[in-house]
Amino acid sequence: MQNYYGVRCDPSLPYEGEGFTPPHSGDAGSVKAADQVPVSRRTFVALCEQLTAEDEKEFEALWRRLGLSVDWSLTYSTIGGPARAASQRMFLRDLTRGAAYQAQAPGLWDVTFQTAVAQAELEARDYPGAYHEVAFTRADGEGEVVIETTRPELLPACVALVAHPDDERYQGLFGTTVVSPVFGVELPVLAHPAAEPDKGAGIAMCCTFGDLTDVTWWRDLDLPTRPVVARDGRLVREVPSWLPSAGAAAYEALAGKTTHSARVAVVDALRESGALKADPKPTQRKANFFEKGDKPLEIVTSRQWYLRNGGRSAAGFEDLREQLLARGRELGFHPDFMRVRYENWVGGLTGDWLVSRQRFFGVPIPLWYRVSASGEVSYDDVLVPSEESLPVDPSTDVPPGFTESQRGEPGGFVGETDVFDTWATSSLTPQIAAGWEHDPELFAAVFPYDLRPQGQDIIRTWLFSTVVRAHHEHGSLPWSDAAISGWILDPDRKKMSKSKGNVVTPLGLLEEHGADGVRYWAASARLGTDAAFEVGQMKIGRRLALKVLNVAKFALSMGATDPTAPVTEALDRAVLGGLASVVETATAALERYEHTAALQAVEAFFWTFCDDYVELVKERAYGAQGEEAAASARAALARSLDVMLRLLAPFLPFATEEVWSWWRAQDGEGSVHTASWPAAGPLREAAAGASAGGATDPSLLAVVGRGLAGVRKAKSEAKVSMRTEVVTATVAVPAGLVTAVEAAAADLAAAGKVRDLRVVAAAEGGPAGADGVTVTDVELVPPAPAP
RNA sequence: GGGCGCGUAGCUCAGCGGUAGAGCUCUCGCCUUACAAGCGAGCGGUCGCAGGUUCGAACCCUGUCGCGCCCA
Repeated sequence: MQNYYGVRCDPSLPYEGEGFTPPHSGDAGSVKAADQVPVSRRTFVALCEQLTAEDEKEFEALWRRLGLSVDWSLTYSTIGGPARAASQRMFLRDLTRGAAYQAQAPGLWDVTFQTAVAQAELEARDYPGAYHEVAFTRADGEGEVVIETTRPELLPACVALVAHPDDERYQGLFGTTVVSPVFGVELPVLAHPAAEPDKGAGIAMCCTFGDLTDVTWWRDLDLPTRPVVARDGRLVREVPSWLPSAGAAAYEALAGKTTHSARVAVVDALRESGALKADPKPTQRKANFFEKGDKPLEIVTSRQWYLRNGGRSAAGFEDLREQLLARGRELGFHPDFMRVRYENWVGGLTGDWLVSRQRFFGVPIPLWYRVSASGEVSYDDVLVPSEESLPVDPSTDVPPGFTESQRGEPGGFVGETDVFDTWATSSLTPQIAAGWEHDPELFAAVFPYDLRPQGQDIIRTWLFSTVVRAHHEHGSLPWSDAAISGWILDPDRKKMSKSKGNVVTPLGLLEEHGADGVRYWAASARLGTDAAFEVGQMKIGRRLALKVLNVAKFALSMGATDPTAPVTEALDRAVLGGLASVVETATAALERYEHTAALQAVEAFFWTFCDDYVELVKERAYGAQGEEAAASARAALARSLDVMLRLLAPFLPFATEEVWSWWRAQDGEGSVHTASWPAAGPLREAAAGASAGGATDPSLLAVVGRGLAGVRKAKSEAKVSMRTEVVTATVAVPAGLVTAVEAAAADLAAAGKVRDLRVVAAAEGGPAGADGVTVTDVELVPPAPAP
């Protein structure tokens, strides 16, 4: 919105009215914050919807161009009415079953975005800091205790010193108290196994709250809550009540300062008091960041809504973590090793899923709270809408039994102002798309689904949260299988990202290489592996598509149009037999979610078909060996083409459909994309040839192909044209194949332009080429004297 | 520090117990009436390294180095 329209949302502004025109429309580049026009929430939301509509059009055009198979009548947007209603309905059900609850608790907070953040959105990054050695004095006057901290500004929030229970250095201190420097607060020294003896001094100050370990200590050791960092990232302005008078005086210098400035002030005070035992030592520490944020997260206490996800045990949900782990084992991950990411994530959860966000745009949490007669908001007294009234916006809608005039009044109500985490709605993709609770027929037909395709980086978010929601509501998985893809890397194998500016947009690729070319490249990436963006692969794909068009044109020009006609010649049967194997290989590969292997098998066969088989039968198909032999070749060409088009259709949807339209569509076969997937059985029957006395060896095509290659090699080495005639040549083949090869000898002679072709059995133990085939005694017709 | 994945021809990758493969690149040829945006032929690898198991290891085991991702 900032960069497209040059606006930003300021919820405190009044609505501008209908006629508002944003300063930009389209790519405004990177608009600096100072140049962004602040607009009201209503206008901002309207602009969001406007841009979404435009983006949807672009996506649809792009996806159609890519040849994606989509039912465009079933699209939805996550901010649209049905999705909002589904999101709110599921939340209300979770509330009823106890899977949703609110709590006043310390949580991760982004001071820039002014919102709570969930565990799944964390990102650990290196952040420069410094160790400060700070001395606390023992309350019994027996000297001092030195700790190391990277966050001295939290000293006034310190509630205890903590060391490992087995740490010999501090055995005598456990149970005693110390006094904090500068602020003069008496604090207990306690033992907790999360303290790391080899980190710093081995004893740490526990503050409310510097990091997640502080939260653990605070909870486990039942420590008081003494927060000093406010939601805006500054130290609270009122002097904390727990500070003695001397400490209070010291705090006044910190009130309202940013954590950065407060740190400088505290360090100065420590130095002055002599409690700073050494100069700060610079270090790189790991700090938690919100994925989109650039300041480390603070931990503040606030009232938030949570969904149970197994991260925390609770009455009635004791086994939830184990149940969700079991769902992970039940789900078919492709590739299978991606399952461990799910297991690691679920096993490592340290809390429930925080779903409330303090943002101005999103699906509203559909609740109100009763206001007591004295004017206090009773957050425990929740007012819920009926499911029929959804979606609701509690900031403008009123709870059942109330009127708008009671909003904010004693004895009335207030609306919840928070919205849902986007994943709270995205986790309902299956339910929303299946018409959950408003299209029972559709829902029954498709839910649970077969497949969730998604990237590996959002297993912990999209995949996991979707499993959680389905588990609570339906007691099942939302889908039976998940296809997990890797990333697309830029040509230098770097992950593409907007900030690096190395993102390649698909439209240019489609224009340059065609949808079939781009899809061919994309199909070369196996599930779970990253794929470097490769123009070379796209060119090869485009070439393959072109070849499909050319060979089809050629086959059809020879009258190869009836795929059901009888195939009588051995070589023709062999090509069908080989194709039957390809159908089996490709089908099995696709069933294992190995689309790359399927494509590879079909592609390899297709090129052999073009370069060897078509060359071999060309002349016969024109009638050089009589009408019956020609008919067999034409039938085999037509049938092969018919099958190969179906096999290639998922990869090259446009070229295959084009060929199909020339020919099969006119037989009433509609689209290649609705044609049935080929089966190996009928092909094998045709290859066996019930009337011709037994099965045809499918290796015949490869063997004859080797013979042709031998002749070609002789010509290539003589550096003459492939049209050059050959006086004589001898092809030695495995003894068992002599009869079959003799039957195809006319084709081989024609393709190689060999006048006198001899087929012999390869000598036992003699020199054998590939497939046991050797071509010898190739005598070329002498080149004509130069004119 | 832990987990997962990957290291095979110049490049991109397949093969995962039985004589090293494909495509691209490169070299040398060929206007052959479907395709020169094509066709043919060829060069190219002690399968990261070191041990072990086995009649036999790119493939199994152990260790090690390097790269990537996830989690601390």
